[in-house]
Amino acid sequence: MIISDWPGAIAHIDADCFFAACERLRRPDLAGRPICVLSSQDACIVAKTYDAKAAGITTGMPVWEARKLMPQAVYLQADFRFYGLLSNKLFAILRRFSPQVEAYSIDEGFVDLDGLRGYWRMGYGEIGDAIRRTIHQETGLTVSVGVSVTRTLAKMASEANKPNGLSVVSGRHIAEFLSGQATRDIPGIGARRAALLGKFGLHTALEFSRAPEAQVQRLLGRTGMHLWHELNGQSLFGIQTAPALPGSMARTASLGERSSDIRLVRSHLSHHCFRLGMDMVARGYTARHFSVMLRLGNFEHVTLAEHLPQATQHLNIMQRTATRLLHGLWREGMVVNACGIVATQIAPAGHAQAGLFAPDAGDRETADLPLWQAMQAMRSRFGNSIIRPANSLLRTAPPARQGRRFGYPLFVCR
DNA sequence: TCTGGGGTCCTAGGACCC
DNA sequence: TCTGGGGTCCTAGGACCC
Repeated sequence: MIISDWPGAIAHIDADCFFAACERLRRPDLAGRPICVLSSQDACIVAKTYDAKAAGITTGMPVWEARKLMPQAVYLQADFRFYGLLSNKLFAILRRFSPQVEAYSIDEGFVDLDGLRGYWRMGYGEIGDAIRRTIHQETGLTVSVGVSVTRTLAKMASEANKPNGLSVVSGRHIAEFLSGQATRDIPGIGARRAALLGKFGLHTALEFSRAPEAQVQRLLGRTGMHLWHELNGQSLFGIQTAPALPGSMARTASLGERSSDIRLVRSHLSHHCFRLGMDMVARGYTARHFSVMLRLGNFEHVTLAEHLPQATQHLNIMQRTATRLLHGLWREGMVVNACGIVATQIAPAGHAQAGLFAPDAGDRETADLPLWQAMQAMRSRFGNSIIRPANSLLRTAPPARQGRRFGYPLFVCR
């Protein structure tokens, strides 16, 4: 297939080991030392500098294991608020180069450069390099930039030259570029799909892109066809500038132990409901469908879901729903090591509360909203642990400190 | 590798309807 | 009482991503 050099132009910008780089900016005294950033419960590694990676530390690795590999590294608590501020700066710079910017994750974005060569009086590759240099000058972060004709190719290009790199793959250079990439390097093809492709003799991204359409369809279905077109220079996914309504919102976490005590699990679940509810209030969302997940000792997951008569962001309704679902799932002798709640059918809060089925619930929802908002304001000002539901205390306190059970959750301030 | 948390998209299969 | 076809909606689970 022959395509023109620039049927479109998309840049993918990816910050290099973002969380660790943020910490390095904030702590110049740590210059030259490997840095590992930890998950909220200090359980595992969520980011690391390149030297830590070279020592064998991987994302998701338990902390004790990383310390064994690299005792001299600095282990820091993650500070997502700080990372968010730097992320905002980064995206503000991208928007100066093009109004069409998609925030793909906290440290990755796509920029539509199509047709902007004249405006910037530069080639697409040069614009990409200007983005890279500007971000470094203004934030101190290094990023890797890939410029190509589709999203998938741009993302592969940035990944291929890290850190602080630029790669440009125009239409006429696609085949040459893909011949040096494994199928596993295609975003959307993980270990399983790569293994499947390998059985059919497809090892490089170029071989995949030249496989017959019918075979790709059989092997990887619609996902495969999307990737196949994108690798062949046909852009299927544009730049999505406005964040879409989330399909689901979840709060889950491991217990940190195994437990057969439903009261303990309920306490964790209550905490997760609270975190989810606060986030929904902060973002102005309601949900109509809730599901509770338990992860059992053998790592099997069980879930139970419930459809509410109307959408809600009411903490008490969510708490009661979660408790009902937990009791529905619970079996005598069950061993649980994680639990969580997932909300789906998300909608913007607002006028739609007036209840067709339960007018009273609608009224109460509106009446209690200022309370939830005040609690969320406290959390954003003083930290998330400033206030929590009393029935989640068993997580952190011995049973002796539990009060009697109230039908209506009580909140406790730090 | 005995294991984090928050998401997305796709597919298969069941329930239900005409 | 061995026997239709087609459509939609919902759910669970797989695979993948950061």
